Order: sequence, then C-alpha cells, then structure tokens
Amino acid sequence: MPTPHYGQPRYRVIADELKKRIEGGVIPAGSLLPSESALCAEFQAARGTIRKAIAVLRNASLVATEHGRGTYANLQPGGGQTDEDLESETLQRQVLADIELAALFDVDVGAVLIEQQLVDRRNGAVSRVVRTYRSLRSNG
Amino acid sequence: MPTPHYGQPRYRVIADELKKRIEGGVIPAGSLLPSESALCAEFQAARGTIRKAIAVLRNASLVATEHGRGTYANLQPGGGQTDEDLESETLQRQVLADIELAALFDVDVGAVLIEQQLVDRRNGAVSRVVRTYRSLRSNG
DNA sequence: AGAAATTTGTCCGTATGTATC
DNA sequence: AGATACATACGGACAAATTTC
Repeated sequence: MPTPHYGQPRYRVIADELKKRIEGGVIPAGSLLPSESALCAEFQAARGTIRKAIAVLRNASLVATEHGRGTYANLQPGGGQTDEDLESETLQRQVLADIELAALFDVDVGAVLIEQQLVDRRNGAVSRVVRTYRSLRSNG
Repeated sequence: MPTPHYGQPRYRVIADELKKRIEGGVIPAGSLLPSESALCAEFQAARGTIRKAIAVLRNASLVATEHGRGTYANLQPGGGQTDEDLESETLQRQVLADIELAALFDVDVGAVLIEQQLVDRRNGAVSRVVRTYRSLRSNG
C-alpha cells in the first residue's frame, strides 16, 4: 500500500485514538503507554508515524516521554481536576485584504497580507479561532 | 556514513546555523528560506533531517511555513528597544460564519459568531490586527 | 484554462546510536 | 552483558498546495 491519506493524516487519527484511551482510563494516568514497536504493530503504521502521533500528545502535555524508559500518560501538574484537554494548531497563509483591513493597514483592497490562524480546541471542540493579520512590510 | 550523533544531533546543528543566518540578516526577515531540497544539497542531509531542523525554528516562532510556498523567516523575534509608542483599541461585534469558520465551529454557514477585534498601532501605523472568534454557545 | 514544475506534507521501511533496566 | 525502548538519520514514494509557463 502506497500512501492513502485523504482527510485526516494518519498520525493525527492515531493521536486522537490514544487520547481517547488516556481520557477514558483505558491507559491509566501515570502508567506507561505501549512501546512504539507495539503501537506500530497494533496500528500497522511505521515508527515515524507513531512517533509523530506521540509528539502531538506530548505537545499537548498529555504524555511525557523518557529516553530509554517509555512514554507515560500524563499526571496533571495543576494539582486540580483539570480534565480539560487543550489543543491548538496554527497555520500561516497569505490572504487578500478586504475593505476593512485595507483601510486599517493603508493598503489597496486585494493587497497581500500575512494571516496567522490559531485554532484552540477544548475536549475536541473548537473553542476559539484567532486570526492575526500583518502587513508584509511591517515589522510588528 | 552510518548515523553517529554524539553531542548535538545533526538537525539541531543545522537549525542553529539557519538561526544564525536569520538573526544575522543573511536571510532577511520576511524572505523565503532556501527550499528543503536546496538545504538537503547544501548540508548533505536527508530531507527528514532538514524538516526536523526547520521544525525547531518553527517551534521557536523564528519561521513560518506555508504549504506549497515555502518557509518564511519570521518578522518579529522581538527586538529589545521599546522607545516606541504603542496603542491598541478593541471592539466586539457579531459576524456571520464563513465556510471555514462554520466548519471549525461545526455550525451552519451564516450562523452568528462573536468577533473581538484588536488593532495594534505602532507610531500611528497599524502593525497588527487580531480577530478572535467564538461560538455563542461556546463554553469558553 | 490547463499542464508542468516546484515545494511542502505525509508515510513507509530500514539501519544505527544512545539510554535505561 | 543482554534486552528493551526511545532518538537520530537515510532514502524513496506519493499527496496536496502553489507557482509558472
């Protein structure tokens, strides 16, 4: 099989599945996740893909990895009962200035602006979308 | 060459080198970095290694990557001097969800969203516009 | 409008190095 | 010392977004 990845990339699907297991208690907090090779076997994925999935969870502070030991399901640092699972992803792209933005930046309508978009997810659902616009030649 | 990585791993060395070039102005802020394949040739490294180096810079907000375009040197690593005159104003309003926001918030296109807009001015000129969107029923 | 080239994104398989048990 | 597990690195292939012709 070559590489079919329409829709969500595989590493993100795997990350979501692991997240469910951690939140659902299938993988108790503080315990070790299955080893990378075990996850490779289960999900029929390459190690790089598994590692990337784990990197997503690590980035979300859901797990912590120790060299030579393994990856632990997260024990919440806040002390509290923070059952919240925050996630965020960013992307940057070029967009065309609408009338309002053009007036603000003092450029022509349709001029190129840089947009950075941040999407915050809370327990899976999008809670906030932040779009930051900058002019090309403004050193913010 | 097998894979010796005593001391610093290769991707980190490459990341440091690129960082020097950006901060030193060899790669001007806002301009494109060399393509991944070009960097592969220059550093004699595999693409995955180059991509990992760039990921380090992206994580440090030193660069931003756009699919199909390239990786841009970032404009704003936060220069030191602060003798500038900053202003900001905010406003809140209701807007209608476009296709992308509708998909993100899982609502219908045209549904009402809350938008908060922040306009930063620097010495009079708009340097940044931040638009934050929330759903009405968002438990934010 | 459309095809080709460029560039980044994802995924695979493998090999080797390093840390821990 | 040996086994296990994560870390780094290579090379190849195809997908998707953008630019160029």
